[in-house]
Amino acid sequence: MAQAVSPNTNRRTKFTEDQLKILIYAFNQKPYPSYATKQRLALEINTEESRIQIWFQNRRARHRFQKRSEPEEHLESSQDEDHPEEKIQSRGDRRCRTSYTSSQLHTLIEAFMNNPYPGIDSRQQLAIEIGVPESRIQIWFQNRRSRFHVQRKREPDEALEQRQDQGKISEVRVQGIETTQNGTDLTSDSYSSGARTR
DNA sequence: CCGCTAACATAATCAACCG
DNA sequence: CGGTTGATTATGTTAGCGG
Repeated sequence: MAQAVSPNTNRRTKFTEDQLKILIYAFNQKPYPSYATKQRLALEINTEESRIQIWFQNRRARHRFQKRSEPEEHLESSQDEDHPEEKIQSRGDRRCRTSYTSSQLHTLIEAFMNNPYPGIDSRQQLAIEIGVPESRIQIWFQNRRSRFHVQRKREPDEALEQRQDQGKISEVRVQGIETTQNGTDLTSDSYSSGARTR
């Protein structure tokens, strides 16, 4: 467990003034940083790239909200195709797509069946186990959950069309939250026998 | 107690990889 | 090609911490 540079195991990250200064500066330059930029920032302020990504997401969200209150700067009519100097290289520059081996997928799927909402510690453990960054694990679970729900939604086709069904999203949400919070028990070890996926 | 905001959720969409 | 699926986004919610 050599957690060399990761002071935030559990606690919410607290950026220092200097870190915030750098982040805000970068945000003002480019609210949609490329992957390379995010990596560089992570290195520069000594934090993980995933924290950078979260920070930018939150910051953009807040800015959007503010804009509704102050819509005085609109320049949407011009479709900026190519900037002469700014060079928005962020387009298309994303993290390389991770490809999982079948054994890695097997482990992930098994963990998913045990608990589709693993907490930070479970994800980190999983990350070490299969040798993949924790942030990729989180993305994998997000995608998996989302697509699983979509499938269940598209299923009801044999019931003809009985309109008037709606309103059961909160159910899922609540369950998810709870499991995330307290589901630290069964995930820690899990039984490795019996669960024969296929 | 409250406001701010990191962390995390889903859904939609982009895009890489592969049969 | 088109389907599968990893990466990114907008948007909304929950929880921790400082005032």
